[in-house]
Amino acid sequence: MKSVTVYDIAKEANVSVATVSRVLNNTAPVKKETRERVKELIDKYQFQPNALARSLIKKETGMIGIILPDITNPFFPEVLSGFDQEARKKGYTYFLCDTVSANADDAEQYVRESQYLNVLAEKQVDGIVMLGGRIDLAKPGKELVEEVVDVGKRLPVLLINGRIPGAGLPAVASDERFGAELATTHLIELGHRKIALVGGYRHMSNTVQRTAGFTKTMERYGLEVRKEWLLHDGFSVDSGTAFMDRLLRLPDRPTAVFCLNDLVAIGVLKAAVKAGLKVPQDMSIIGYDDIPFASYSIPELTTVSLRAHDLGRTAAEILHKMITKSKVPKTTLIKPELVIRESTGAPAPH
Amino acid sequence: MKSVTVYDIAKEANVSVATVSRVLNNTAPVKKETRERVKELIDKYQFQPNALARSLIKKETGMIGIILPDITNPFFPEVLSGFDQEARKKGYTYFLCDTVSANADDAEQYVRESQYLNVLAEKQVDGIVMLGGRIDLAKPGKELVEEVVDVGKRLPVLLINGRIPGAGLPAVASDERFGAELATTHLIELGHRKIALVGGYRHMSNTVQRTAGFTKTMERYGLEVRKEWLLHDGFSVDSGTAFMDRLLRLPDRPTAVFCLNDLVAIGVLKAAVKAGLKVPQDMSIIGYDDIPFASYSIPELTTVSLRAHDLGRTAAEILHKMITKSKVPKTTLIKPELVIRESTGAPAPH
DNA sequence: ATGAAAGCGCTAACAA
DNA sequence: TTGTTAGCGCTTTCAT
Repeated sequence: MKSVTVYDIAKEANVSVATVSRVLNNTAPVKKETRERVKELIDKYQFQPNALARSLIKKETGMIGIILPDITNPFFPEVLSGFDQEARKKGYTYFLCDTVSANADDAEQYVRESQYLNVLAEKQVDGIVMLGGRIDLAKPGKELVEEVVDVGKRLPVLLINGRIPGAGLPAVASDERFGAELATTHLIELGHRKIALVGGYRHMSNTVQRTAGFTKTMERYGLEVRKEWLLHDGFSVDSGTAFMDRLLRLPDRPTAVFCLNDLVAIGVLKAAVKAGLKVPQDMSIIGYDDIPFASYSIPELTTVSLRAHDLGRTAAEILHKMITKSKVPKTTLIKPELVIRESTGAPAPH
Repeated sequence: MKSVTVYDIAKEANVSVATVSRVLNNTAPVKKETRERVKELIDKYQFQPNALARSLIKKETGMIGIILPDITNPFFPEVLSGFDQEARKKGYTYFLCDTVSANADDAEQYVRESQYLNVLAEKQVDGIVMLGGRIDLAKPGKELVEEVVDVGKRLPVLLINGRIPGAGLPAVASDERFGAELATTHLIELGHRKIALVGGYRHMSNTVQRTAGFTKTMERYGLEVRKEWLLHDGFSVDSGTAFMDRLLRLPDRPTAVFCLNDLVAIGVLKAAVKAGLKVPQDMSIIGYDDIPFASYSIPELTTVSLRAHDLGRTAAEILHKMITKSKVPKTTLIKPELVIRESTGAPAPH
């Protein structure tokens, strides 16, 4: 079934396509009478202008691409909801580009990112926001960087919580060191002296930054950062239980553990409970991210909120400015917040 | 900065645009030598063909729209990941259209759905899949139905877990009654006789179907369905704790509660623990959906898996068939599965 | 206030 | 094997 076009409307209304276009876009005065005639036809045929044709000439599509690693990781929907809220308000529609790979193969993930970067450019999106993946790397490879920089030259590209060394790409980022300081200070002020840090990946910049914030704070208070209490390479629940099991087997245990994300904290919590420990009486646990589940667990998780929603919302705001060629700050920092719930408390006196 | 077009490539390669198009799409034989010359230029300029122009003439965009209520509800990312996997394999990119409204206003949500339906049609998506929202209604209003039916006439529209009465729109759906039977039977076989059903909304078809499955099973076993143990109107964690608080105040308490989704089950669990009950010894709790959190809680939640990932994957498969004009079944039913974990057990003998 | 006509960047007959 | 040309459906000068 053929779809109706401006020509069909124009012909039946005895006007030119230009006029139809004018009433469609309110782009020039049209005689009231003619306008109504045209509007009636539009209604009658449920005419929907072809956005492709329009975009082809106007050089703007109202489409955005958002590239992220894995929508089933509860952190991302939170960011997305903020992004959605603002983007919708500005009239954008967006492609969700999930780069997760079945076998958790990083290389494959980067390939996906590259593919999406291309597809999005071909589809003529007005802008792209990236989060996770290669931009989380502490030191990304040469080609990975170059690709993004190249795309960034052709259209607005904004980074959330990541960076591409050398490229002048604008970014919205969480103040990672500050967040880690928040968590560490909280534990210390509660009276903890023996604090473990678990989770994250050493090749990821968030991990190195949070670890730095932790270490710095410990040192500031003259506390020792013990090698055997520093367990990296894992962001999942399972890795969390594994970390805790390791910690539990140690002759000298920490009294508190700072987990580099909430998923790990959940795993740590599960392992602690299974081992018969009471949280927070026997062991304090603090997470990072403040995913929704953090407030669902028993006990509810104390954590550091990344303010994911704000991150997303801000990103949409800034990307819009980039698209409309307004000036934007190189980096917009979002301050994390400490969210004290039930999983942290004073250490048991002994 | 002007982008390069087929003309630029053609001119510099001393060929016609047709030839460039041919090497781009492998749509006709091109002399090896010419092909390479063209390819080199494409590479040199990092030429990316304009998908808008291509789609305008080919009448296919490789774009799909997916309309859903709220990406922060953990059920949807799960569906989406399955959908993504299959859609990507087939070469589609998709718009994520979240219709959540800040103030949880249903009417506003339906307005959003309508807007997206229009926008997607204008953007010439190859197909649309809807889940949640109006299609979850037990009896949706006339205009809500009509709109979808109209769009369905113009392009492929597929429903996940919902229906539009009267419209012959294909659907992929979970067998809700079966799922409820699964849960109820599990509880009964464990020895429970006094079972509560909480959660859901009476105006939603999933709720009426699950409730029907529950009631039918209870009757089959000659068990009584008590009015005061039937608590509806809520799908959130908070509503779950409220439901449980109500139940706990009753002189005659149930020994098990069947929650119409996992979020409610989490709330119920929290309230039970807070009240000093041991789960499952003092109270069995079973959820519905099997969101990731279900296996994170302590104790881990027994639940009914909707097989969200499969739902999404199947939807993408079927939508693709619709787009390519293959025959598709009117309704594809996905059988839920019982997932036994730790929150259900035999009732305490008294 | 309105119309004619020239594209936007690409594909696909149709010729050669 | 390659080129010419006519659109796809719309917006937008430039006339009138």
